[in-house]
Amino acid sequence: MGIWELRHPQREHAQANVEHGTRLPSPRGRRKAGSHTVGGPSDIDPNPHSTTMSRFYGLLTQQLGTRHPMTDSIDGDASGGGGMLEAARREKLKKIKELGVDPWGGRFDDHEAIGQIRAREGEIEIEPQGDCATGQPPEQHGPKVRAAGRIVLSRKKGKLIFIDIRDWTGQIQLFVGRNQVGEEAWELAQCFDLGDLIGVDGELKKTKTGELTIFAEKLHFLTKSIEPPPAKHKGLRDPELRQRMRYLDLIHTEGALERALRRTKIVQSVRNTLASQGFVEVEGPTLHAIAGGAAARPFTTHHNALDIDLFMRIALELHLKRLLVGGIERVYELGRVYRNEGISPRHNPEFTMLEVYQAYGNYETMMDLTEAVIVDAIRAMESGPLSLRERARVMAGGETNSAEAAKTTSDSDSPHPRPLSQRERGDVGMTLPWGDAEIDFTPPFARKTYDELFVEHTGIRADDTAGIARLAEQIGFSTAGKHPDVVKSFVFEERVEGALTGPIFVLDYPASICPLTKRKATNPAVAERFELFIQGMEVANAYTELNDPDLQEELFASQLAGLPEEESMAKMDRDFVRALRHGMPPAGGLGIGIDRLVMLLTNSQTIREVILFPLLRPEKEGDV
RNA sequence: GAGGUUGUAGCUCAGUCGGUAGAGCAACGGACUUUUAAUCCGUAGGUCUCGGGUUCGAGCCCCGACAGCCUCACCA
Repeated sequence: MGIWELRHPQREHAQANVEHGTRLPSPRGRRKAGSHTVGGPSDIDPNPHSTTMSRFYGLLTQQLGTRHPMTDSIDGDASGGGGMLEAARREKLKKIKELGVDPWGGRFDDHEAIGQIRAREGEIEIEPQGDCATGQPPEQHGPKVRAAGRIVLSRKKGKLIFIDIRDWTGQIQLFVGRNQVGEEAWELAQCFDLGDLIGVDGELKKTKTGELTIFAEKLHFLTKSIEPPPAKHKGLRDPELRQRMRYLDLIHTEGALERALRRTKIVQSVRNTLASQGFVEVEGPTLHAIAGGAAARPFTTHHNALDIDLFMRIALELHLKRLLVGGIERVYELGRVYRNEGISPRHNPEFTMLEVYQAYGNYETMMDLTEAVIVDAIRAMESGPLSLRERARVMAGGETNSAEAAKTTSDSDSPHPRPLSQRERGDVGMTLPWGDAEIDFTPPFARKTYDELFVEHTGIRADDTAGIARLAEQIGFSTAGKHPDVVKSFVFEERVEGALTGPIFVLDYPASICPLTKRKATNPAVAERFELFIQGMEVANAYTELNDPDLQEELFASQLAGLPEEESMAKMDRDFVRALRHGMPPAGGLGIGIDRLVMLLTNSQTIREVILFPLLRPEKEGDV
C-alpha cells in the first residue's frame, strides 16, 4: 500500500510542508537535512490567512517563476509525487483565500440539477443568420441557468477554459472566458483543480461544435479538493481502493453511483409492495440475549451496565413471530443481520435481510408475494427519478445503449415510482443482463418440486436411497451413519442448485432437513417449504411456519443436543416457546436476502459491489 | 481457516536473462478565446508493500509478514 505510506507524513505535517515549499530552493531543488534555508519556516507566519505570508509567497513565486514546493524536503519528510500534488492544491487553496473567497463555500440556493438544465436545450433560440464566412457562430439566446457540481475535466486554451462539471444527475460543459467573466473570476478560475466543487451562473447555449454549454457569467467557489483525484478517464480500478474509498468510487467509476441509487430504489420498492398488501414494518432488537432463528455463529458483545453478554442478531424470525402472536397479522422487518462467518463474493458479515410473516397464509401465499416483490422492484429500478444521469448522457449524444434511458420519465420528482402504463410495462421488459447471459424475470417464475428437480439433474429416482448414496460417495461425501435425506440434500446442493439458473421456485423439501417447517397434511415426509434460486444463488426461503409449541421445543432441544460446546451459545429460547403456547396463528413466512437480490438485478457479480462499505481489514495505523 | 494469485509514481499500467526505474493521465512553468481524452514546448515526481536471505549486484530468485482478489470450507 505504497500510497498510504507516502501520503501519511504530508497530512500530519501539511502546514510544515507548505512552509518548506516557500523556501528558496537550492539549484536543483533537492536538499539534505540540516542545510540552511533563506527565509525558512521561522520567518513565515504559519497562519494561512495571514496577508504577510500571502504577500511573501506571491513575491517568491513571481521571482522564481518555476517552483516545486515539495522538492526541497528534509529527512523523514516524504517527498512523493502525491505530496507535490497535494502541495500544489494547498497553494491554490491559499490563493483562493487571498482573493477573499471562502474555499469551503456555503449555502448555494436555486441551482438546477444538471440533468434538468440539459433538458432545457430546446429553450435556446438561434438567429438564422450565422456568418459562415467569418466563422462567427450564429447569435444565440438561451435561458439563464445556475448549476453546481464537481469539476471532472478541464481544458485550458489561452484566456479560455472549458470545464466539465458533474452532479448526480449529469454532466455539462462550462465556457469560462477571461473577457466574459472578468478579471476577478478569471483569477479564481486559475485556482480550480479537478475535483473541486464550484457553482456557476450563466447562459445555456451551444458551442460551435454543438456542445450544450453554460457560458459562465459568474463563478462561485463551493469546496476545494485537497487530494488529487484518480486518473480522469480510467478512474479507480483497484478493487481495494474502490471499497476503502467508496466516495471516490462513486465519483469516478462508471456506473457506481447508479448502482448505489438503484439499490435504494429496490429497497424502497420492496417496502412499497409490502405496504400495498397491508404489511407493516417493525424494528426488532438487534442485540439478542439468545441468538436464534438461524444456524449461524453470532458476533458477541457486552452490555456494561447490565453486565451481560449479548449477541448481534443472526435472524429476524423469532421476534417477528412473537408479534404474530401479538396480533400484528402481516408483519415484516427489512434490516441488517450479522453472522460471524467467512467472507466471499456472496457473503459479507453484515447483510440485509427481509423477513415477512403473514397470519393465516402458507408457503404458497409467500410464493406469490416473492414474485410480486421482485417484479415490482425491477419496474421501480427501471423507472423513476434516479435515472436522470443516464438520461443526461443520452441527451449529450452519448451511446443510447440502454433502452431504459429513453423511456424514463422526467416528471418523477416523487419518491415513489409512479405506476407504469400497460405499454410502458411492455417496454421495460423483465429480462435483465447477468454477465454474458440474461435473466428472464417475466412472471410467473417456474415452480418445480425438489424431487422432480433431483431426478432431472441426477438421473436418480428420489426414493432410490442406495443410488443416491453411491453418487454421494462418488462426489466425496461420507454417507456412513447419515440420514438418507441428509445424503440426498448433499447431492442436491452439489448437483442441482448450481444448475438452477432460474428464477425457479424449488418446493417441498424433505421434512427431516427442515425441522422448523410444517409438514404437508397429505405427506408428512414432505415439508411445506420453498427456496427461490436464481443463477445458482439462493435468493429467498419460505415456509409454512411451525406453530406447535411442544414440537418446536422438542426440535430446539434435539438441535442443541448435536452442537459442540462452543457453538451452543445458541440456547433454547424459552420465551419464544412460551409465546407459541399462547397461540401463533398458522402463517406463511418468507426471507429474502436483499443484497443478493440487488446483485442479480444490477448485474453485480460480487456482494461487495452492492454493499457500499463492505467489511475490510482495517488499514494500518498511520496509513490513512 | 486452506490453496492460488497480485502488490512498481497521486491514478492506470509496462519492466525481457538478476546489471543504475519506464509510459500515459494527473501536477508544475510557457504558448493558445469555441475546446471536448484539446494540442504543442519544457520541468519535476520512486522506501519497486514491509522484513530477512542468496548474490559482486535483487523490482526480478528464496523465506517470512501485511493487504487485495479468486477458489474451497463455514453460511445466506
